[in-house]
Amino acid sequence: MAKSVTLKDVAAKVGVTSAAASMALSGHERISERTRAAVKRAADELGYVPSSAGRALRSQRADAVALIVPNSSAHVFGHLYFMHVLTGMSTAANAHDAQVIVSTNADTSSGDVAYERVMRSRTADGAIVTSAAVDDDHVQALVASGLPAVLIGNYPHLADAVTVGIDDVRATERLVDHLVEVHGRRRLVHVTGTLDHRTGLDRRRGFLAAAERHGLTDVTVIEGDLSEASGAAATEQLLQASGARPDGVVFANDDMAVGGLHTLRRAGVDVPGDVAVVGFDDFGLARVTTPGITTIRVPAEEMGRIATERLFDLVDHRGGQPARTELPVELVVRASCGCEPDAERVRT
Amino acid sequence: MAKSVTLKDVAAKVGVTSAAASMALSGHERISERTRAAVKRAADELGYVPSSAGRALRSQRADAVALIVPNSSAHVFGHLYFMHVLTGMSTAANAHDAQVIVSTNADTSSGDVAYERVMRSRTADGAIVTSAAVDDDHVQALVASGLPAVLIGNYPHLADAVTVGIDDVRATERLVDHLVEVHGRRRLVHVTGTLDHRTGLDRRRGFLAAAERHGLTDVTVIEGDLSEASGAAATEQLLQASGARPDGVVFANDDMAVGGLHTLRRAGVDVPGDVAVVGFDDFGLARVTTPGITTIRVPAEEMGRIATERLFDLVDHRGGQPARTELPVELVVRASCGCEPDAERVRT
DNA sequence: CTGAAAGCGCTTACAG
DNA sequence: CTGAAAGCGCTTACAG
Repeated sequence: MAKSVTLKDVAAKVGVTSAAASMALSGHERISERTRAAVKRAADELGYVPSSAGRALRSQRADAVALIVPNSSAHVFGHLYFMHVLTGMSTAANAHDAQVIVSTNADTSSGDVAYERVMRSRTADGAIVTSAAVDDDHVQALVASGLPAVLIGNYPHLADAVTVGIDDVRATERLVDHLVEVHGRRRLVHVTGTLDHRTGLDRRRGFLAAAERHGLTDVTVIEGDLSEASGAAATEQLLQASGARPDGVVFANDDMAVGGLHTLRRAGVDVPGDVAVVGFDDFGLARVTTPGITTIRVPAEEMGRIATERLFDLVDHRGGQPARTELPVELVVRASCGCEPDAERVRT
Repeated sequence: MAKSVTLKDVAAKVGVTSAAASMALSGHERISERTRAAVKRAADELGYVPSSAGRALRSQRADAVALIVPNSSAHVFGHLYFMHVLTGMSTAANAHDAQVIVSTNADTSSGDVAYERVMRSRTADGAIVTSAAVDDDHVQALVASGLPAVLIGNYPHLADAVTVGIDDVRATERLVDHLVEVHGRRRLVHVTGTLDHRTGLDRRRGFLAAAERHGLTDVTVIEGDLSEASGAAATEQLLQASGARPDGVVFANDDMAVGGLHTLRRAGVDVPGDVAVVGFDDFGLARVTTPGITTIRVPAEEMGRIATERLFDLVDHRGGQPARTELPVELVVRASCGCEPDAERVRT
């Protein structure tokens, strides 16, 4: 393997000290235009690229940000979600000439948590934490440690945290409003997300609040875990139940809605004719099913981008930023709620 | 922000030199058991974590691997693909206590390519490059530079490259074989992927080879770009065409198959009754459509994992590894080809 | 104005 | 056997 080119090599080629070469490359005014040009040319010719380790050690800055993926969430939240967040992060990180590190907890067993190591080792200047469980003490510890971190989601119990998220309560209410007001559905079911995550709790709260506001009396809540299988299982349970069949199901995410949709279809239930179905997320699945699933579009990429910008504010000690950034969501209307097929509409 | 704890702090607390503390923590035998224990305790108490920059600079090793995502591919290949690869990489990297860096080209305009910078700056010890275009000179340069790199895909023109991939030709042949032999389809269409990528060329080659082998005479090839929209457009074109309608369409990926499926449905064409549809990838979409899409399952996660293991072989100078690793794929039979619904079967 | 030392944090090769 | 210097590559504060 080719020995890597250092500043010393560049300096030697031009006949200056490496200190001078460093200043020349950074455009320091004390270096003459002539020398500056010579050094830059030599650097180009030799293919010099600064060592990130050398620079990081000297400047006490890694020029990298980390995306922390708690092990629990890998299964719970989908691939598509993380990729959207990662895309947004990359956009912001590129603009700051910073690298993006993806840090997954190796395993739960070792109490040794990815968060802390990444941060304390200064591999990254700061971290984005997403989809952490409500009772995740490590997140709390991270926030308390004062290391730069931005949380994606809603963490009302962490007063000091800088967070970027959406209003899950209000968004879920909008789904219920749509089913009740536009489609006259009144026997609604909610299949929840994981209830150790704030999104799960908030979406349930939104469902119940809207149901009460509309005076719905025939309302059921079934606990799910965000997986397609749990959506199918919950739906199976509904089909078995005695009493009047519900005329609408509000799934806490699209994956479960897909499972529910397929289960209903297999049982010969017409969607949306007999039962309307709505989901949450719109990361990709909801558009491709038949019927397409009416859902809330979560701006995951934008969340990743904005969270990363907030993170750089923290790293660079730019104060005056709001602790909480709440992004608007869109109601995406497709056919599964009873709206016309082929007429996808978006409402902000 | 809390000042970070260095080895010197740990050493001072115990009353030894930082050199001794370093050896104690690495379990060097020249340090007495007593001192070793004392240092470890002190490190724990202070929350010491080694500085990655210090260690990297000294050991000339970043303990990190990079996933290179050429800007062109971000659109072309799906989010799901990259996430699968990333998941596999993380598994392998975690086992080696290495970080994973995701490097996206900021933009094409600057000829300055992500590959080189990441590698030459020693931010990462090696790189995984995936889904590069056939004529991407930078990949060629990277391989030629001798820096550790593993390519995912098939690069027959790069003799020196270490690659991990599947046999796209053979896999596509299996799809055609299935349509012809099991379902008696003979008027087949192929909608290609991007033809500046090897996968696109190979899948087309497989389609044509199988068609010829079966003596099919009514065969059409339409160029696509892997997007759902291009699948829809190609299908639209088929519907407009005069002459006998095809009875089977082999899409080069699932995204296009989804687009095709919806277009056929909207035109009132029965799938699979009138036209059988098959895709390629099985990263998530093919399972949720109605009918489910028969496809080839590409083991993207395993590709990411194995590529990363090969990469560590390279970084650690472990020779004797094959230059090419070819993974088997599965034919996943769903309803879109005419097989029974609800009877998903996998054939290796 | 400019030359070159100091030091970021680490680990190993060397001197004693 | 053990103490402590040297040096990885970089940049800035300091000495001249």
